[in-house]
Amino acid sequence: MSSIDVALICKALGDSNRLQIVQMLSNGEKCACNLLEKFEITQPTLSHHMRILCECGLVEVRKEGKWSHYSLNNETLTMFKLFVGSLNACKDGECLCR
Amino acid sequence: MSSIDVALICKALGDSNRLQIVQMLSNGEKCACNLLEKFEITQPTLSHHMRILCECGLVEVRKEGKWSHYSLNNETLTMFKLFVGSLNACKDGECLCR
DNA sequence: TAAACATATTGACAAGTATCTATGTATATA
DNA sequence: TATATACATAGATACTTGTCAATATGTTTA
Repeated sequence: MSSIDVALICKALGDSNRLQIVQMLSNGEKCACNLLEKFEITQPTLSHHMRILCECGLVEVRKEGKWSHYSLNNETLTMFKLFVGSLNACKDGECLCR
Repeated sequence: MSSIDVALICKALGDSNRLQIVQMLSNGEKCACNLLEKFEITQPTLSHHMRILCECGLVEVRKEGKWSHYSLNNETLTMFKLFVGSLNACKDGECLCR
């Protein structure tokens, strides 16, 4: 329903820590403390990265008590996949795709 | 053959000018002067953006006389699509994908 | 209620970036 | 050969960003 800003998503994925976070979330929901122990960054830095991932719509948070559980947003991810999938590198007359 | 740096590609696509350039190249090869007239940026700035797009492997250049013709690199784009396509937002037990 | 825990916010700072003007280089044309 | 054209490079600058230490907020537990 909400329109997505592809450049904002790409910018969010343009940091290698955030890209790794997204790959981890691709395997399922993770809580912040779980993510934190996988990276050599401080807790405020992780919080900063999670905010950027949430603000572009790619990640959503489920709060449960004092824990924050993060996961990928299916709708945003689907639209992002559609955008990337629509890009085409085939030159006229030499397309190998079909 | 060459391995790609997904974060570097995403960073390159994280600028809205460069994202638009890539969309234009998705419709086929364009020369720099052709691209330049579509944006409100100076020629050195365009040159800077094209360099970043080339350095991440997403764009390649074909020089012909005094013209530079830019196009998307099929191999890099294909690998990038595979990466993005492999991301999964489905939660355990509530996956709607299959 | 006090202490411990999980996470967010604030403020600072070094590093990176997008942009410009000025200039250089290479090619085509008069 | 001189001039015009297409693009790249260098240097400067304002802005953004990734990171941390310090602190705040909210929740659970003793």
